[in-house]
Amino acid sequence: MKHLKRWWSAGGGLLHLTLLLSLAGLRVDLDLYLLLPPPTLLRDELLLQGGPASSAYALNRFSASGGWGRAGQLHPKGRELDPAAPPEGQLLREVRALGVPFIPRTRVDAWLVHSVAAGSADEAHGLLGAAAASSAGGAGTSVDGGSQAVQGGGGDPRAARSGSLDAEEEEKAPGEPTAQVPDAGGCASEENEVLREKHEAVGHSSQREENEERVSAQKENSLQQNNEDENKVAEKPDWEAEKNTESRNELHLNGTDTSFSLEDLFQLLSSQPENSLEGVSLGDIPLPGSISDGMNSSAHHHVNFSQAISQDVNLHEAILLCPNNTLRGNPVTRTSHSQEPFLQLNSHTTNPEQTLPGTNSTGFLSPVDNHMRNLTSQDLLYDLDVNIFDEINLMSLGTEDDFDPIDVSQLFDEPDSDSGLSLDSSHNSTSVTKSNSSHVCEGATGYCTDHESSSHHDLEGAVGGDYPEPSKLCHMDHSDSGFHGDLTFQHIFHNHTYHLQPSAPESTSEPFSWPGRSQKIRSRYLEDTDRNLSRDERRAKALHIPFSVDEIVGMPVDSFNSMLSRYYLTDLQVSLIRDIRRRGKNKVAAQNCRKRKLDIILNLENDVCNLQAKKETLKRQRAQCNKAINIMKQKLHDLYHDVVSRLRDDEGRPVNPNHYALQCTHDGSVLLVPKELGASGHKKETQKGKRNL
DNA sequence: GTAGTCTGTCATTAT
DNA sequence: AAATAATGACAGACT
Repeated sequence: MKHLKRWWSAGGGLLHLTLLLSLAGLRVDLDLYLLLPPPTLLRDELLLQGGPASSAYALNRFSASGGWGRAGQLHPKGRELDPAAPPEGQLLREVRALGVPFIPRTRVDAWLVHSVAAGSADEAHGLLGAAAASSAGGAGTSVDGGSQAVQGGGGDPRAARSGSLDAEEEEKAPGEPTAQVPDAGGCASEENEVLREKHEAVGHSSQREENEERVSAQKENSLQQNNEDENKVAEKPDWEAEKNTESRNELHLNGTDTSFSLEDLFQLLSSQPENSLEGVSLGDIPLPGSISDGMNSSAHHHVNFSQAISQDVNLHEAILLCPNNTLRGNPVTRTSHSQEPFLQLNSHTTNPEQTLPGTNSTGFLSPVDNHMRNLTSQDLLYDLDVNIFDEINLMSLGTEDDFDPIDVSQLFDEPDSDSGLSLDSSHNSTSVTKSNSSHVCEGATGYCTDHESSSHHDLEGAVGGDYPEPSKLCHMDHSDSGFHGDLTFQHIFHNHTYHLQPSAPESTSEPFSWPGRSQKIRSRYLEDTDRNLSRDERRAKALHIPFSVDEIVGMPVDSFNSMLSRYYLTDLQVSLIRDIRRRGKNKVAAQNCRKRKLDIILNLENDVCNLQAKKETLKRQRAQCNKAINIMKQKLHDLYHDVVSRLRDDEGRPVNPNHYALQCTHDGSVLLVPKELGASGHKKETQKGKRNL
């Protein structure tokens, strides 16, 4: 606290931010302390005062001991941990003994402390960028150059990172000392020269083994001096401070392969002149001049956390403590060295002394921390997204008894599961993924001020599957792994976008939503839907014809012609529309034709049945008539014989019916005539018969 | 595998 | 003459 008081008295400020992150249903509260440096306090002065810089030394030692890293493990950058580092418990005690105002409990905290307290902003950015580029299997996004590449206006990100220090570091062989001498405020003094010489002598790879023990002893001595008398810190060999820089590098490179999440935060909070904090108006809060220089160039700056971190990151509390200074933008005096925020990330517990349950005697290394180290040993965690989410969730869940990191990892491994980041992670999740730092960059360069909305729209456009060009989103160097970062960005962005803002056409076209269904099932459904579409419908969809097939086929010819003339349609579209209309009408006509044909057939069949029935009826009637006729004939025959048998000829004999027949005349008289006479004698016999009758 | 049915489409003719 | 309807013929999918 002594350092903090000095810091405070020097005009520094303390920015306390409490972040609430909702990740896959898991809530993570982060208390973030940003120690804002006083305007006149330069980095080297801080180093000499034994402030955060000296504490960073211990932190470096701690990291080198494998406290939060993996002892002996080669960082992607190829650097090895210091094998001579003291035990982690001892190192932690040293850290605490140094009076570090904020006790790191996680690797992320350690990274913040080391990177911010001991180095300038440029250095920190460079280190961050280098580590980011090398970490996560190339998934990192170089945060460094946030004030350089970004200011370049978003050209080639690789070209924009020319000013970054990580590029230089990458060119150096593993183990080669990074002779980064503070260059701000005329600090390149003779002492620095001596320091550099000592540093090179100590840190050079060829001599490193020989000097290792001596360096370690000197470190211990310096540490003891710090503990004994803080005023003697200034007498501490300068090369140790420089060594701190180197160790800081190693800390970052070796111990924190998942520190990317805070890199963006760091950049966001410390280096972006145009940044804005959503919900935190720095312009409304008095800040030291240096802070205003470091963070903002105008009186009103809003760090847009929604862009930088996540939509789910609710900045529900932001308290800026500052003694007397007011925020004044001064772009001219803004230097990278004026940006030395001191950050601490705690897992919801604001009390640094309050340790996690189950912590050991040091109060730092809990089983959860050990488990975290085990997790970081997995290659899987080199992935940025998984890394940061795991990191945060593990930190947050470390206090819970039923905490199961594997389950947490599975949450993010599950492709269909929502990581909890809202879609607006488009403006967000910078703290989570490096790719999102693009927004920070935009905000830093001032693009975000006026184009924030447009950028927002671009991101929203990605909701529909059209991802904006990476160059539009990120004007920042993504280092060698920029492509991977883009992919990561798209992945996350897509997921969240999809979850939060389903595209309207899809939502309206689909009969139901897909809240719990997987993308695979959904895509299968869409494929089936497309498969169910007719050929013309698919063609119309392919040519983006703004009419439905039903409309094209069903509308009257006048409306159809007016439609073709009213809309600007290509020849191909017009041809397809006409073909669709022709085929559609022909299809209907064919259907009607077949239906009509079928109806005709059915009617003919009915007619056949009816005619057959009528035929049968007529047959029956005919039979009945014939039968009646026969009956009448029989009766007539009987009557004839009866009449003839009663007739007598002239001699009085019975008339033979076979030889005579009866004939009726016109006047109604009946004649008996012989049959042989036939018709010739018909009249004569009739008259004779009359006479006879 | 085959036959029958359904459907869409094309070509042609009729309206 | 153009648009449409009607219809025979054909082919593919399906039963």
